[in-house]
Amino acid sequence: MDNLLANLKIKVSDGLFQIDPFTSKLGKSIIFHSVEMITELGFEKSTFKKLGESIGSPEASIYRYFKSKNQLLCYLISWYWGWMECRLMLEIANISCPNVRLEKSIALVLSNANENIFIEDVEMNKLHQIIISESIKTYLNKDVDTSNKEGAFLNYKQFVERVSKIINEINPKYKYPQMLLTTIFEGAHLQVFFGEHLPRLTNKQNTPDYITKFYINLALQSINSSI
Amino acid sequence: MDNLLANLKIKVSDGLFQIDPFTSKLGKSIIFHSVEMITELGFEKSTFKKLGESIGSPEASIYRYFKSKNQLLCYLISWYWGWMECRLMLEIANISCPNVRLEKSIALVLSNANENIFIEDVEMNKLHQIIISESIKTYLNKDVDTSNKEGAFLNYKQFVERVSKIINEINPKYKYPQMLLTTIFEGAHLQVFFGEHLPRLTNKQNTPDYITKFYINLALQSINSSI
DNA sequence: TCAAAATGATAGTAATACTATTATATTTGC
DNA sequence: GCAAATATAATAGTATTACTATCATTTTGA
Repeated sequence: MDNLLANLKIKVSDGLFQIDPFTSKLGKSIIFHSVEMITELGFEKSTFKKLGESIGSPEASIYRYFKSKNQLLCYLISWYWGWMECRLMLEIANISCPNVRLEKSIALVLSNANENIFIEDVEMNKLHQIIISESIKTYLNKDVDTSNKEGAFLNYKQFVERVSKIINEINPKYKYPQMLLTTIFEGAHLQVFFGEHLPRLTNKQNTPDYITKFYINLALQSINSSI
Repeated sequence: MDNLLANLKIKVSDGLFQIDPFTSKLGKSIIFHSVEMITELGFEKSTFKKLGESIGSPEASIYRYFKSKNQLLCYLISWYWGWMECRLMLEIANISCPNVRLEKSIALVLSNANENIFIEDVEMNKLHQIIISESIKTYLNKDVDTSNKEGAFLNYKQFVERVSKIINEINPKYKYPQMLLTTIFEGAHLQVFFGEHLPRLTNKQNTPDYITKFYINLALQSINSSI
């Protein structure tokens, strides 16, 4: 599957960069090293200066690609969800049963922990870690409406939209597909984090897929029991 | 109820302050004005300098109470959950049916939007807004284990713990009470935010309590259908 | 009332998040 | 293959942030 996606250009809103990073060597290097840096240091402690040092380019060059650290984070996260949408399409293609398609969609959101796929040299595992710990910071701030207009959340919205259509196939009268899905996706990411750092806020199990199973059950119960 | 709680000192771990702010006028002023400031500017744009200006005290004086902006945020959030635990105890006292107690617990987490209670001059409405937009930032970072040791999340954990006991009264075999509850509490806060800023990620309704109802249903279905 | 503690006033530092300028490569269109 | 356009490097500079330090002054409580 990596090969299939290797030929695919993931679309990201052009409000999320100054120069498309995948059009140059330096741009690609910024993406690669920023994923490494943010995974290692976290978003708050990451700086363009440090990034410049690991790339071997001056800070100022990075600013030509991304106007701020925030824009870079928005780019990475949007790129991730663009990729996830591609994976989703492949994952659920030719599966007729909507329940199975929904289960596969939910499982997909947590799947990156178990695999190790590289896209454009980026270890998607690490990007997944960034999604878990940092993605919420792109919208939980006072600039959310501006970021939204720049298209920061389009790919995520589309992903949610696609899965919510599956829910409405299962139960056309279900009124809260988006609400259910964002609860599940954000919740799933959070439970991974709690499992590692705040175990009293979750119920960690030995099986690797307990979170996936929990949320699949939660979804199906809610969707089917609704009037 | 305000009166009852007015006589109550909310306990916050002593790792979350340098000097207990409620022991002095300046300390109380820091709490009051920081809630105003963070509500208005958001956490990222808030600074101790600005806070000092609105209090009429130098920055350095604030540092005697809180060693950092982060510690102050942790304090506020812990204080909020300490208060919520008090409210919870009052809310569910003398109610024998655990289902009703659970429903009231979930409703409580979203209740602050509709009321306007003042504790120690702090508009708890505004603190609730801070919980929605900022609380996640206290743990989704690389210093989470240190903050955890300082007791930053104790009050939240206790709140979750109390409600999870209600779940186990309803169904003693239910294996994921903490997971379900943090999914619901964090999810509920997020849906409020999405309703205001990213409507495509939720399913906003005209009724004021649609989020509460959604999560109460979700909880009861999951708890009761579980083996 | 006197000592201790808290606060104010002021200064200073390293780092951050940028912007600006000019020189040097590199690419590209012809 | 070469000039023009473009991208990058090198360097400098700014306002702000997140603190720390010092010392004078005020408040307080035994």
